[in-house]
Amino acid sequence: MSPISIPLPTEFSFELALSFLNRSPYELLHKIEGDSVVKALYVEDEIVVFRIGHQRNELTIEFLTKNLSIAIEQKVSAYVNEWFDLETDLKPFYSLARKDDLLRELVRKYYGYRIIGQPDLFESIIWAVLGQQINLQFAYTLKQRFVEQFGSHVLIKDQKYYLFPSPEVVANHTPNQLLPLQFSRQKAAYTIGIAQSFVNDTISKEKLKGLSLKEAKEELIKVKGIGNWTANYALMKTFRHPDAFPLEDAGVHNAIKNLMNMKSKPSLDRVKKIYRKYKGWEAYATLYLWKSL
DNA sequence: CGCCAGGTTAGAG
DNA sequence: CTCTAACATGGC
Repeated sequence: MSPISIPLPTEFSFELALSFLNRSPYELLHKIEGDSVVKALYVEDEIVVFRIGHQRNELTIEFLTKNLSIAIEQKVSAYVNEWFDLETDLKPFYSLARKDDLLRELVRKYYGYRIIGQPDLFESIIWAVLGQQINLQFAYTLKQRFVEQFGSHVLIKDQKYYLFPSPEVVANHTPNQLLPLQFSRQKAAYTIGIAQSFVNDTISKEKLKGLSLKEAKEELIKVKGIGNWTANYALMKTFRHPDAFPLEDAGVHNAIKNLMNMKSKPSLDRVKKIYRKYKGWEAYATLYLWKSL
């Protein structure tokens, strides 16, 4: 069983991808083992566990789950390609950023840093909701408890590999059952409501695929708990709309404030104006601004 | 103790 | 359409 390899674009840094994936010790949905990432994934109702490594100009995928069909291996390969955003040509963004005072230094320092996606729409929306109005560390704590309680896992050589909970499982609970995990009432209600919206097919990745940014955003915002910020976050991480732009994001505001030596955070109007320069690359501009924090 | 965090909603003006 | 209070709690 030889590993699969995926060719890499020039502007790609595996090290920066790893550092992003390794930013919280509470992350259960993948493990950093040495200089590789191990992840469990549902593919055609099977749980597949695989390791992503790096050598020269390619990523390698080695399967910890044995006896997989070629079709499944290829789906995992496609998943990794999508997850690490290997298809985007960053050259136009870099040439734009080199002319920009805010981004110039960041794209030099973090050359090859790409948006690690969240191909599972349910996961990306719930993760965004968990992160609403609290610090990231606590958001990771909430996610850890949530995944431990409602997600399944596989055991390989004494290591647990977790999968994000399905909407069906989550929808079978009440908001009150989330309170012991230290969800606020509001977050608990949003979480269950969003799970129900997936179960009754009010939202699905299938339905939103192919819609314009504006149309998809309008659909998402109909659901309680999803506002402009959350919708943009999901569109950035799941659908990879290059112009998804979380205007209200506190992290972006702080990054701009720091980089411009401002005394207080910029107004929303100011942020909008700054982002005009990044038209078509708003999502990537946001990634690098976040990285500056 | 105070302030803020990768916000959203409902209600008022 | 814009503005505001309430929500809720850990981290620093």
